[in-house]
Order: sequence, then structure tokens, then C-alpha cells
Amino acid sequence: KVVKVIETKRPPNARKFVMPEKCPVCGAKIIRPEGEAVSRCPNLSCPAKLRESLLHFAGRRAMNIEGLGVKLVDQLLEKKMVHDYASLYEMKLEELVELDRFGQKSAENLLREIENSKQRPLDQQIFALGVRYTGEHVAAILAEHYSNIDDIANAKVEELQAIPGIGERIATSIGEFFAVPQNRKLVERLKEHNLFRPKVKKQKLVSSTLSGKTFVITGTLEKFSRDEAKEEIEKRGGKVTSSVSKSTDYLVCGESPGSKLDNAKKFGVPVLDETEFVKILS
DNA sequence: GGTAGGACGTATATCTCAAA
DNA sequence: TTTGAGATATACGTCCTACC
Repeated sequence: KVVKVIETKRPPNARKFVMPEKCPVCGAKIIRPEGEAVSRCPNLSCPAKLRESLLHFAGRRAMNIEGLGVKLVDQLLEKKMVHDYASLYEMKLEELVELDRFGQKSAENLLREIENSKQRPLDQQIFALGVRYTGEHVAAILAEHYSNIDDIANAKVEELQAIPGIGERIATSIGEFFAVPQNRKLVERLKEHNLFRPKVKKQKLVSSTLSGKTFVITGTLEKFSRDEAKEEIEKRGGKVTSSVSKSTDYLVCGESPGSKLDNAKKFGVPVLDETEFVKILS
């Protein structure tokens, strides 16, 4: 995962800034790769990149290490306690309790979360690596197609490109990532910490009642988190996407829905409240 | 109890991919 | 080549938890 240094287009609520010629963190000259909308720091060892990549790695949708947020990552980097993903798995309790606003309980909780993160499924671990253009969706495709990380690392660009859902840009990006020796070494070290274990076959479908149906979820559900609702739909053969379109079959609507509800009305998509959603599941 | 920090959810812009 | 669907990236607000 790289740090965005310059954006050509920014959201209206984004703060204005002067376009730097050099990375404000490491001083490397900023480049804009051909065909890219953003310019990036080219320095592989850029501290800003390391910080952002650690935050991405620990993020909920990646390794989901609860408690490892911005301030803690900053402290760990400042005290040189981590220098890559693998070093997170080498931290000791006695080091952690020395950190600001960190007591015995916080340290124990963090170490437990780090240990638990080793159980994340292969697709989340692939996503956590932060390969450009490899988000959750692409990571899931890769985990489905290959059962272990070595096969992905050794796959040729043409081979990757032949997988439905993966185009030239993504395939090239994956190829470039694994062509860097440091990245290969990092994956090996993570494997030494019991990460990237071969994919366990997904839980069998409990039924196919929602087969072929596409769902979008909005608002907060009482009985399910987003992920739990998604899992329940997928276990029944359905699919969950992130935005409402004409091809959406149902919008599951919880408390405080967002603009997806407006879109659903616009496209005439049936809206299910939580009770109706539970009925459909059962 | 106040405060700091992280989780969680939404909104929106931008991007990729595939089909027409 | 264009277009639509869906994925990704990012910012922001609210709420919860743990430290001090």
C-alpha cells in the first residue's frame, strides 16, 4: 500500500495542500507512473509508506488487529519496535507496557489480537499485504483460484490475467509486487509466523435459497454486523455488493440508512427491513 | 470522570473490468 | 470506444473502551 502524495482530483471536503516536488517524509523525488491519476513516492523504504502499510495490514478488513491504530503504530515506529509486518509478530509484553497510555491489560489485549490474526482466512491475508489494485474482492478471487500464497507469488502475469475479474493492470501489479525480493522475503517471514496457511474450504452452503440474488446492505442492523449479514447471505448462495444498481435484487435496510436507500427507491429495488431479512434467511 | 484513541458506518470520487 | 456495474480509497462523525 503506497502513500498518496498528490491527487489530481480530490473530494470537495478534502483539505487543500500545495503539490510537493519531493516526498515530505523521506525527501525522494515524487513521480507519477504512466496512466496513474496520482503521484507517489517511489522510495521502497519510505517511512510514510511503512506507516500506512502497517495501518492497512492491521485494519479490520485485513488482519483485523484490534487496538493497533494510528497512534500506536506511530509509537511503535518511533521506538523502532516494528519495521515491517512480520516484526508485529515478534513484539514482547514487557516492551509494550513501556508505551504511552499502555498498561498491562492493553498490552495483553494487543498480543492476543496479534496472535488471533494468524487465523484470518487466506483472502484477508492476501488483502493485508497491500498489493496495489488488490483489494478485498481481488484478494478473494486469488484465494479462490489458488490455495496458497506461493502459487500466487510464482504465477506469471499472463496466467493471472486469464482469471476472470483480473485484468492487465491488476495482474501486472501483482507480478511487480512479487518480483521485489524484499516482498518475497517478507512473505517467507510471515509464513514462519504461521501466516498464509493453505486456504480452508469455505463453509458449505446451508441452502441455495438466495442463489443468484444480489444484496446491498445499508444502515445498522440490530441482530447482525455487516459481516455477519454478508456471511448469512453468502451461505445461502447470494451475493453482497457495495452499491445499489438496477441489477440489485434487495436492499437490506437497518437503522439510519444512507443514500443507498434513495438509490434503491430510484431503481425500484425492493427494500427489506431487518425482520423481513431474517424471514428471507429462514 | 475526563480524555485519547480505535472501531464502525456513511458518503463520495475515482478506478477497473466486461459487455455492448 | 463507450458505458454501466461494482470495487477501492479516503474523509468524517459518532460511539465505545481503556488509561490516567
